[in-house]
Amino acid sequence: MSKRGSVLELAVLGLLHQSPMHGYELRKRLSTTLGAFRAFSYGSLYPCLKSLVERGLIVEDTAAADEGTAPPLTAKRAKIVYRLTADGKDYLQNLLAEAGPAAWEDENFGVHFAFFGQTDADVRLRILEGRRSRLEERLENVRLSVSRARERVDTYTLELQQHGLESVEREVRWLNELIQTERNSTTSTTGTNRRDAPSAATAAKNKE
Amino acid sequence: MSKRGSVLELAVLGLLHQSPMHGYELRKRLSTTLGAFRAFSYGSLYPCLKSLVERGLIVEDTAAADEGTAPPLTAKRAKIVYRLTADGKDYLQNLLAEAGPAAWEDENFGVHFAFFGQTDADVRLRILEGRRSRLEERLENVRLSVSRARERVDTYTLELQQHGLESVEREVRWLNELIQTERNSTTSTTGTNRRDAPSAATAAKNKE
DNA sequence: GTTAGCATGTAAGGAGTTACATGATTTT
DNA sequence: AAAATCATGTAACTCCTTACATGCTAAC
Repeated sequence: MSKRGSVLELAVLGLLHQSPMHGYELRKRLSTTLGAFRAFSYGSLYPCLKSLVERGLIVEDTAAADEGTAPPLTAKRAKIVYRLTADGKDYLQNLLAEAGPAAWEDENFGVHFAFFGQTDADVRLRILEGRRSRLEERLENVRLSVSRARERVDTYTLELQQHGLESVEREVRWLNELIQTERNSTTSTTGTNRRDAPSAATAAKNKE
Repeated sequence: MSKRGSVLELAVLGLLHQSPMHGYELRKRLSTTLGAFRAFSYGSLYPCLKSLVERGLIVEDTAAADEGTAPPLTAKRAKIVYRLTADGKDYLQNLLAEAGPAAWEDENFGVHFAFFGQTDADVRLRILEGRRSRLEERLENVRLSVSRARERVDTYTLELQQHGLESVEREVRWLNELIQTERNSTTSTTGTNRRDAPSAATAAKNKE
């Protein structure tokens, strides 16, 4: 139950599900797949792998998928290739089924999105809608405070707020397109037992 | 020397320089000025204030700038209004003079930008250019890996990379405009003792 | 034969969050 | 007088980074 839902774990499990890999390559893939969104250092990656092994979610697999570049006669310390266990796959599915705030907050959304290919269609939709309503909420707050503070702030602060606002608006438009696409492609497939297109924007927690 | 350059400290000092304030309001201002870029909780704000007081950079100022809403007869525990000391102002100037990577990395750039009004013109320019070249570097990496990985990745990963790419491109355009504006407005004012317009874009590859 | 990149790790700690705890003031 | 919001704080914890330490392997 330990609720260890760090982003890194999801990212590692997600990548390993696509194909077994060793740590070094894992890290490169993380950088490119997540692009500008997140980056991780070895100092967090290796301890994470260690912990996943201890919990039986992945295993070290010294007999790699390497095509016989050089048969290991001397059994020299090979690269450690990690592979998901059955438990690991289950656990990954649990993480990917998370459709609440934890999946659409800034730090997590990108990673969850990156593995949408392995995520159920209805979960995908709920995450996209959740993120959108989160952003719209933020938009409203900023707009309010901008109009309230008009004239009182210097140019740079205003410029920053303006740029932030436009960035968020842009992401909302992006989400709209994605949601549209998702809706269109799920109408025919009855694979996932969906009833209707529910509120989805309901659970926006208000903290401010 | 202690290199305590947390973003929060800069933000607090910067806001307090604009006008004395108590913690609660400070936090609200942080949320609105920084908008979508950063948000801080009380759990980090109050310890930060405490530390700043201990280091003599700010002082508690119980006689607030409140217009006589109610003269404090009973000396009841008033809001604690914080104000910059002379040392604090010096320190802030030091932080604002930082024009290296620390000022243009993702987590810091927004905050530094927000206080550009209190920053020297040449430092502003160097930060803007530093950030731009940082982003262009990132752009190149992502473009490379995208073209290398073509066909091998699923739609969502690609979509994410694409969106990230466009976001960064957009910020670069924004920076270009800002840099242009800065250059135009600094040519006449001899206020800050500037020698020449130095390399600045050293590490940046210009394609346009 | 030495630099550069691949590969794996650990120890210390920085920066901030969550959850809790408390009380004052204003609004209803 | 209850509820909301203003206001201040602390302890425990999470997640990740930096800096270090080590060795192998490919290229020049």
